[in-house]
Amino acid sequence: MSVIASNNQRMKFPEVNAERRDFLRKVEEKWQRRWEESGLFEADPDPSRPKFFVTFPYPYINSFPHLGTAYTVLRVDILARFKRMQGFNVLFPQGWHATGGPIVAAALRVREGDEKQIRILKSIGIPDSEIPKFRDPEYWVEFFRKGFKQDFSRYGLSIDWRREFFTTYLNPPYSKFIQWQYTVLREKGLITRGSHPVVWCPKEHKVVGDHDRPDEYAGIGPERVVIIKFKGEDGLVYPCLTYRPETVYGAVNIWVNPESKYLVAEVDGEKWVIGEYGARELADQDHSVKIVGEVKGSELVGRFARNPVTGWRIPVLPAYFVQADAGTGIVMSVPAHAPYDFAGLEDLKKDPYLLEKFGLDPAILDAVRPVKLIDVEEYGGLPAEEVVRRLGVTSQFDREKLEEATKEVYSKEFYKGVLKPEVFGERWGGRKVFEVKEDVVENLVSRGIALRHYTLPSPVYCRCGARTHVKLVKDQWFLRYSDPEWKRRAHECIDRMRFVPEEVRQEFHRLVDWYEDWACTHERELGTPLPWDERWVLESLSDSTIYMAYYTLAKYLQHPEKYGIDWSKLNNEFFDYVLLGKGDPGSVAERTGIPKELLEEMRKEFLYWYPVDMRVSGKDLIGNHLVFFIMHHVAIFPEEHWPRGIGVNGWVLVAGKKMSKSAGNFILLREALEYWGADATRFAEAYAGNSGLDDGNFEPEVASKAVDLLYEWYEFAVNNYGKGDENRRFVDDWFESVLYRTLEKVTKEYEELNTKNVLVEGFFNLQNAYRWYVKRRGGTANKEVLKKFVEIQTLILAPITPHIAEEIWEATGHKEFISRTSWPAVDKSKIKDEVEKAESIVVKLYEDIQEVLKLKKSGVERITIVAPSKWKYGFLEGVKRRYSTYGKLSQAISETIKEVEPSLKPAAGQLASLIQKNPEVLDLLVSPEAEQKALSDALEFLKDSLGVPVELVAEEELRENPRARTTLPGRPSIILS
RNA sequence: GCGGGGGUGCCCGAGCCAGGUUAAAGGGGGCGGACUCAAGAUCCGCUGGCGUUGGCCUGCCCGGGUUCGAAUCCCGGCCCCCGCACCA
Repeated sequence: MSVIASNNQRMKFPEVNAERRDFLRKVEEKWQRRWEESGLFEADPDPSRPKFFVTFPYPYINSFPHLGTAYTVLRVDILARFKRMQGFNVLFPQGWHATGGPIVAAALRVREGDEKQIRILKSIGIPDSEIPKFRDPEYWVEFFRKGFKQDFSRYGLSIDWRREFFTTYLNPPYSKFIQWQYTVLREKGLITRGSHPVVWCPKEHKVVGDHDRPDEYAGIGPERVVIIKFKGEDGLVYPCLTYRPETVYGAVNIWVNPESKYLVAEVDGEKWVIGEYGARELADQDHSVKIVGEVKGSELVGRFARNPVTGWRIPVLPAYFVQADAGTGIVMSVPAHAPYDFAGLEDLKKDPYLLEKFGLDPAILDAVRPVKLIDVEEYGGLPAEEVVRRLGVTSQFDREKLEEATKEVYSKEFYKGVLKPEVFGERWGGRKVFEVKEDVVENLVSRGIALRHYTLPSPVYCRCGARTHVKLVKDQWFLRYSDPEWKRRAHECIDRMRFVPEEVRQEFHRLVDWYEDWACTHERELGTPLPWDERWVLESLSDSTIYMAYYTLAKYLQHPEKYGIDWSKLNNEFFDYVLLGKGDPGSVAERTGIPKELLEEMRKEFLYWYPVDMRVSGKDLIGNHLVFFIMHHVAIFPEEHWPRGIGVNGWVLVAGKKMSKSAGNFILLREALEYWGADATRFAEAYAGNSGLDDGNFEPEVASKAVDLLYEWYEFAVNNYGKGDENRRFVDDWFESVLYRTLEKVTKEYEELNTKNVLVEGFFNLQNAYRWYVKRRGGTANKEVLKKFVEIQTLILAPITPHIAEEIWEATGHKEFISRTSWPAVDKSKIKDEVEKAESIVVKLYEDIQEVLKLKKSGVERITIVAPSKWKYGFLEGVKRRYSTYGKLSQAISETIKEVEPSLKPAAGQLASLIQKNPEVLDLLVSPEAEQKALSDALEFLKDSLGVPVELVAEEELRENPRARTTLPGRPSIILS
């Protein structure tokens, strides 16, 4: 069992044969060492060979890789190994991603002694004594970088480690590369500035990222809302904050919290009543706010204001669910559609004292009646009322249920709700909420009734203790993804690329269209500073776009000890030259101190490897990283360097469920490697699924089983290679045909990265075919055929289970690494349709005899198989030919009968009805010689396996037997006696 | 709601685009047998129902349709998963 301790109960792995597993692991270590020693996967430019450049998106290194990471990266490795065997010069590099907030946030939590964070670290096997080191973000990067590399190596990935690197300023040459990229983008006018909402700490005057706040506030960000201004009869503006501005048409009162304090403030020249929080937030979102006084909520109750769109005179009423310190502190009441509002009104109706205590006459409610604005099929009456009653909401204080109710009504109405024409008129009536919402807002804003605003959906506190709010920062940098010309080039690139599976191509087109400008910088996260404005750091997705180009240079840049490159001298001219071919290498050499020859070598290296041939990724990156990958390539590089292919796969489920710690099926790669070893884990991962958006399924049973399967294959291969006899029989042709046909199929499946199909066709089915072959041959095999089988089977397995394949290859006397051995060519001359068909006649015959014998039960002494007369083959041939042209079987038969010589007509009539009863014989039709050969070759086998003597007799010799006359090509009669 | 992917036998899963060779590959699990002192491993068989000559019936989410023929094509419906953004 795993030595890794876990607080969560992990599933028990199915039992594995430890002896065999240990053998496999020893083999794995041996070959990993040899690969490394020989530099097998270190790929350098070689103009004499075609290149193939594959990449796996660098993982974020805040933990160890798990089976999900392992699933996708294995597909990259399988492709790399397959292509390598096909004769390509394959480059498979790997880097690590450290840019962004989570590592910084996690390190801070460790520093604060956050128990949850520490538990996470312990659960992945970090000893207590090591925990303090994780207070430092840099240690995380270093630690998990090593962990990833170790796991990937032990997994047997064929990576060129000389090109390894990690991101952020911690790696200066990479940082320079990123800065070069952004300089180029800026020069091309693809970077712009604008305002952008952020979570802001008013005390420390800084942006509050996830790492600046206690864990419970993580992930909460600014949300778009609208403030609608209701003019009070007291001359004040009542700013109602809402997520659903369209419902202002049904606002029948205003809510304030009578127990809270409000401010009177001059906002953009108008006098507003507003909560203190709202005033602060407004001031930070481009509004002038001057506080001029204070007012108690209770004083506001009973006043009147005008609904700005309907003109209704509506009262200000007390509600306790309103929070003065959130939003503006004032909300409009739409009791037909908002459960809180409905519940608030109900409370007032039920208990007149709630109004009386503010000196109000409960009759004030008479005019406050819900107005229905939106139709949704599910709700016949008032949606808010129905949901409130169904969920059993008791009062406005029943928060939990009201939240649920609000969520339900909101989402149903937003997506399915249709605006009532009698309220919304021609412009919006009859249309769906989500379609017109923006237009409604636009309209309200342009009429000066409303303003756009950002706020937080719930309070967020900064680490320093201060309450945060949303501020609009003005100098945020954006990538201009909305640029039509940029999009056009991206579409062009997508049109030319290869996608596996093909379905995702359209998805990329759609995504490119949908993208708007992207805020590409953050403050105080790990990353690379913006070159022209260094207080900003490039955000994580934005710095991971064209780094595959960096792999071609990393060999030089990451190894100053070997090439003597001075990082501090790297500049934009350097990258301009090596990546874009701009400028003069001589002057670049002077400026950077890099010899001209070396610069030219680097330029050549880039030109040799680029573009990326295939980037394989999980489907989770389709909507973000992979789009960026395309966008930035088309922006920066000439067309010949645009990406050539993207392969996508689903998640991997473990034992049929999404991997999660609570489900107990969260498995780290290192745990799997320890328990099953690399090859068996790889086998099970490859068997988990094919290309496509469907999720794969890693079954632990398969991994355990794979240990046996691989071990047995090793034993078989080693013990049987070179064994066998010299006899050449019909079944030998058959098995050879199957062998090469399988190879042909498998080659196609590898091209499409359908790894599961590879194993089904290329391993399980082939193994079963071999079993049949041996059985058919009475327990023997032909020496040459057996040799070919061992070789091809091992070669087929090599990309998936390379270690054991190497071991077998060596043990069977091959000198070269199997990893470097040519993928076998399909010998088409060996693929014989007729032979395979003839053998399937035997298979079918065998099964049929068994079935008949089972039913017969009583003693059978002899089985006679009736070989059909020759003319029947000719007849079937005629029928088959005509059937394929006419498409009608009956017509094909009657036409054929006409041609039969008169003496055979009666027999032909009987034959015709047999064909109609058994049309499958048309597909099994082979020449009489082939069928004869197959059947006579099978006699011995039939006799042995059925335990009854079997003879093959020509139809002509059994004229008196009615059953003999019904014998058909492809379906010889069986006579039991 | 929009966009994408799905729903296949005890479980997983191929097939579907290009309809027939499909009672439906392959794997897992289960059951039985051989071997063994025994367990494991391995090998063989069974794993929808009925049937004493290779057959019949039922069957691929549900309901219709096209066709000589549908798991596959068309129409309608139900259900599940993923994405809908400032970020790994």
